[in-house]
Amino acid sequence: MADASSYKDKKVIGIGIASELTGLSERQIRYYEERKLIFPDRSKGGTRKYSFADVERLVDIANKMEDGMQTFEIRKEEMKQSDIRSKMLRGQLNAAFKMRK
Amino acid sequence: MADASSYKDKKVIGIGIASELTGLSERQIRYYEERKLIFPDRSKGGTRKYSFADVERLVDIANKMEDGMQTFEIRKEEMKQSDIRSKMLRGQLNAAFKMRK
DNA sequence: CGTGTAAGGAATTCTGACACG
DNA sequence: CGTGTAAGGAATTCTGACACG
Repeated sequence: MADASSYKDKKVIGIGIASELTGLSERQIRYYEERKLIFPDRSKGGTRKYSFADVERLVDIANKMEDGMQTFEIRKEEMKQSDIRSKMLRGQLNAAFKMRK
Repeated sequence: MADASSYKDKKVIGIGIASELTGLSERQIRYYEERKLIFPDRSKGGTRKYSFADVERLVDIANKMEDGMQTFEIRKEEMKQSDIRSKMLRGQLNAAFKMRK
């Protein structure tokens, strides 16, 4: 029950297979990581490992890219609501702090 | 619904990860394949790919090996009932055929 | 029988860079 | 900005064999 290690979230897929499953090139997948859209694990040797959830996210990203969305916009949309809230709050605090200066 | 491509049966795991997940050495995993206990897919280049179902089967095999069972015995036990029946039937037919000779 | 290991090679993946746009 | 590609190297995996038992 409290075992979050479902098949879907286990990071066990290499980039080659991830590429096959998504239809994206390895170059694209690595680029989306660079743009903070996807976060694979790394083996000891440094090779990327993805979960099925990651693969689904990649497909989702691919669809948005096709719709002309930029990585910057996708990153915002992909963020959890909680993350957005905390970032907004932080932004407001920063703004308020600067005004006092 | 009729989509049998569940995460559990997708052959996407390399032998290195399979080894980590099962605690078995790569040597052991390859040997069990040689003994017809496990059937991974192969990439174009020839590297083995396992599914989560395969990983579970490997753990099951490992348990039976610990109990002193031999690969020969495990193979018989792992076979589907249908397979066993067809083999038994074939065996009987062969036996009957030989008797006629 | 089941498994470890060294051996040599092939397939896979990695990073940083240049290119185009 | 997003992606292709050639480059050189490192990590991963493969097979067949010898060893022990």
